[in-house]
Amino acid sequence: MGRQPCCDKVGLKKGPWTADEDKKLINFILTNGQCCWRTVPKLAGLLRCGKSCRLRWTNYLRPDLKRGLLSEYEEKMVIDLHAQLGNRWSKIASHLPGRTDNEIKNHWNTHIKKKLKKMGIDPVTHKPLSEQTQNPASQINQVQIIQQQPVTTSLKIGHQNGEQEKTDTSHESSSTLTESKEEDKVETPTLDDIMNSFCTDEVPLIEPDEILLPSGPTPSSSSSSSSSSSSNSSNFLGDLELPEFEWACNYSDDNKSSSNSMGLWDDDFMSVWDLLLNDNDEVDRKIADSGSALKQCPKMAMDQEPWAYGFF
DNA sequence: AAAGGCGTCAACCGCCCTCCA
DNA sequence: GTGGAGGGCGGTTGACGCCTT
Repeated sequence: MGRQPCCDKVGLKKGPWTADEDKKLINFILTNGQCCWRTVPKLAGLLRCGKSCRLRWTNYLRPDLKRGLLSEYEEKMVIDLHAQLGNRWSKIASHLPGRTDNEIKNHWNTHIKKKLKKMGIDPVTHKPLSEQTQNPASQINQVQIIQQQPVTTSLKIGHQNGEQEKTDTSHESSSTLTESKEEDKVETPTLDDIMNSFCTDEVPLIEPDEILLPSGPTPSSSSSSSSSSSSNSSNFLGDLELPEFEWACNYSDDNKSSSNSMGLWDDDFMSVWDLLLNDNDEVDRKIADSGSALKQCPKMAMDQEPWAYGFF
């Protein structure tokens, strides 16, 4: 009541965003902050739906985004979180600072799914494929057993989730809702929980040399272009290459805190953004002069938003 | 070298929940 | 209390680039 519709979608532009549109959106949000997306396109001079602006900002323009391929460590976290949470990409993303749900979802569908299948693991249930094909009923029995027992670990919830997706694509079934409520009660896993749970109970068929270890170089080339090759599994933030940010949260923090505490608008960031808004050539020069961190960036991404890399 | 296939990912769609008038 | 808008979320699509034949 009393509110205007988000947009009438008449005469609105769709499709890929242009650099000019990006600039307008960034400029507007820098000036006005994030509020009332409905009014953003009008005030920013964009022929876009407010929703489209929000998506563009959250998935692409946000300064705290960490772009490039997921590191192996991040991948492992995604896999394990997916085992616990199912396709709740936003929740998964909340555990991976600088990553968006869309990015993780895409990465899951394009990379991780294949990897898991290749390893003989069902990406939905996180169970060995052979076990399921041989005795599909055992999966159901397992779920029933789990449902009868009090939930004590997040991993059990994950299995339950996986089964839910396998048997019922609707995420809004009653059991899912119940499970969703229970999930909130369950303590968020710590990093140790993740590390201890990954590739152990979940993937018994994996050969040791197939396990993606967080440390050391890996012969696998499937993620060779990953933005960061992990070198020390104990240094979680280091693996995530987030030296510029002071994360107030750690992995075990509540979901909500993941992206709220970063120093988004520090002086360096603002100066770079100012360059973006005022002088693209200057940005190009800065990139050319920048160190190795920028050189690691995928070319495509560099071409699209050079300022978004390295500086943030 | 060209054409078709495949992989990737940004963006859109539509549903749902929450909040507000 | 009710209805509608705002925003979040997951699924899907389509464009584009790379690879293979």
